[in-house]
Amino acid sequence: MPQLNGGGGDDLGANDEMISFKDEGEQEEKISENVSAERDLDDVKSSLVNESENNSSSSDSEQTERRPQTRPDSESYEKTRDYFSEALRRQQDGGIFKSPHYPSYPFLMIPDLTNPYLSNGSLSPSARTYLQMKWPLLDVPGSAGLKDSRSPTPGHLSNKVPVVQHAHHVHPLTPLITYSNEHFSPGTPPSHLSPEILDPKTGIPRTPHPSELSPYYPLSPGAVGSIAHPLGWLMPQQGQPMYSIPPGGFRHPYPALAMNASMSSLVSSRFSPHMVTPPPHSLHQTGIPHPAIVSPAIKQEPSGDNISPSMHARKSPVPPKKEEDKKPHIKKPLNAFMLYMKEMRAKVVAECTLKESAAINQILGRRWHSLSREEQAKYYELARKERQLHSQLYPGWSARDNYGKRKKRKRDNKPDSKPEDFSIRSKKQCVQYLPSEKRCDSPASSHGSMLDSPATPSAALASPAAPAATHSEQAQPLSLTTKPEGRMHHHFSLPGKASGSTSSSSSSSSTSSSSSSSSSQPTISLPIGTSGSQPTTPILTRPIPFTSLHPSMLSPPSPFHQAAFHSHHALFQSQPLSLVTKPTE
DNA sequence: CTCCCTTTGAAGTCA
DNA sequence: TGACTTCAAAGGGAG
Repeated sequence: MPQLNGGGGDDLGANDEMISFKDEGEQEEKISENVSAERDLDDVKSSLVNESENNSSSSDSEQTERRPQTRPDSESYEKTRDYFSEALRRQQDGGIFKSPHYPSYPFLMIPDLTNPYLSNGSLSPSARTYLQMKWPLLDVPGSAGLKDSRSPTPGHLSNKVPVVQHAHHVHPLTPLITYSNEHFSPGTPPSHLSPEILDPKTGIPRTPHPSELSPYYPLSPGAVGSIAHPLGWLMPQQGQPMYSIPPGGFRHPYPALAMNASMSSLVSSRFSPHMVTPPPHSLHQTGIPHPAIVSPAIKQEPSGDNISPSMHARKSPVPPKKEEDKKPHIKKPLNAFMLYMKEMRAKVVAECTLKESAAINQILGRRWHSLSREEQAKYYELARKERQLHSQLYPGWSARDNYGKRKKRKRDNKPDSKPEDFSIRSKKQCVQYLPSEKRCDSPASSHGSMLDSPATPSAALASPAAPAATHSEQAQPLSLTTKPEGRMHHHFSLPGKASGSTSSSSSSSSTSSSSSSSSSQPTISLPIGTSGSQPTTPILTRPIPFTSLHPSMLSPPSPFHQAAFHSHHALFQSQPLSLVTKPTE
């Protein structure tokens, strides 16, 4: 994260955080009800977080690095597997691993061991498992622990275990917390790994360049010879388990976050994630589909024939004619926000009774904006690396490839759209899951993008304060808009690279009555969402039980973010807020 | 069962 | 080049 201008350019902090909130009144009251109830929990969270943070800070990178490079053989694998299985069992039994309402850290996020990009990877909440782990416990060979009892012979992955080894030892947030070039710097190669990796195909030694690789794709296909699937670190090495893991089993939704950084960084540094051009068919040399690869069949038949031929020689040949149809679906790499969502969703969900993703996402969106630049930068960096790795894994892949894969999504109700358009779809209009006063998307949202989302993060972050665009953004009062029709996302949301012209125009028209009152208020460094000014004619066709929301949900997670907030306190100040209603069209 | 909703960001398309 | 569209995750809600 060279771009992170450490400390500098604080003025670029998320200005959207500087929302002048007004008493929410009723909702506030209701929320308060939960406050007391969760206060204790917060304390616990706090302590836990602190502890975890300490652990992560002190032991994450170092400890993991110091960790003996056990090279599990079949035997050790079995042992470790059992060990981990036991851990899992306990967790499932609600034993020591029973996680609190609030998944404090450290916890092992093992929602889905399957490919993060696997469409079927999504699990029902019940299936998602967040293991709260003790560090010692974490020190288990990854694949082993992840393996299901039904897992094929250990020997199969014996040589791959190392890859997975530390994958999940790390603090889930470690990646984000400790994410830095350090991890990727071509430092001391793993003792068990030669600095050079022999290309399985050519046998030519290659010098790894970890710095380029994303933790999410720690393993290089080229290294597959000894390593395995990039996700091997977190998922069963055998293709079978990978897709046949029962919903309740170990599955990893998002390796990167769950297994995280330290691990990812660890892996990348240890395994020299040197990337090689993946096979044309998008399968790793191991035959295991990359996480980003989703076979259409997978969705329906998770355990089926997705398995690579190499893994299952007996696998029945796919009819050539179907080749086209069965073309694996390579998912897009997750962007920074998606990564953030992946990680924080569980927390948000844990903090409230809300289950609707739409509502959760709104909260997450707010929190995203509340993140400090550095924090966001971490995610941007992660996303960047992932994209990089993704591109390396799938050189020929294009986002366009996925176009049309899904059902045609609803079209935004553009201002100019004909009235009929609305009726065409029974889509709910102007749905606001959060009180509109809590909505502050747009311009503000763009701010975050400015951080690093740009292809050249370094540029954006290197001189955060410098960019004219940034300044304009900063100048941009936070606009709180109502959602007159459909999605306004594209209307106001500035792409990361946006020049800000759009926002400027819209912001200039900040005229809503409520906005005036809000804007007039002195800037309050208040966590977003803790309260809000009443917006103009909030449209809430599908109200969310806000009573279930805890203030902390809308504000940066206190424990976790506290540190960040503390250090970046300055970031959250001085941005005048003005509420802007979207001009009627 | 399928799509919608919601969020941000990246990347694609189109004018 | 800018504006717009699509998709990525997620899961409850709705048809």
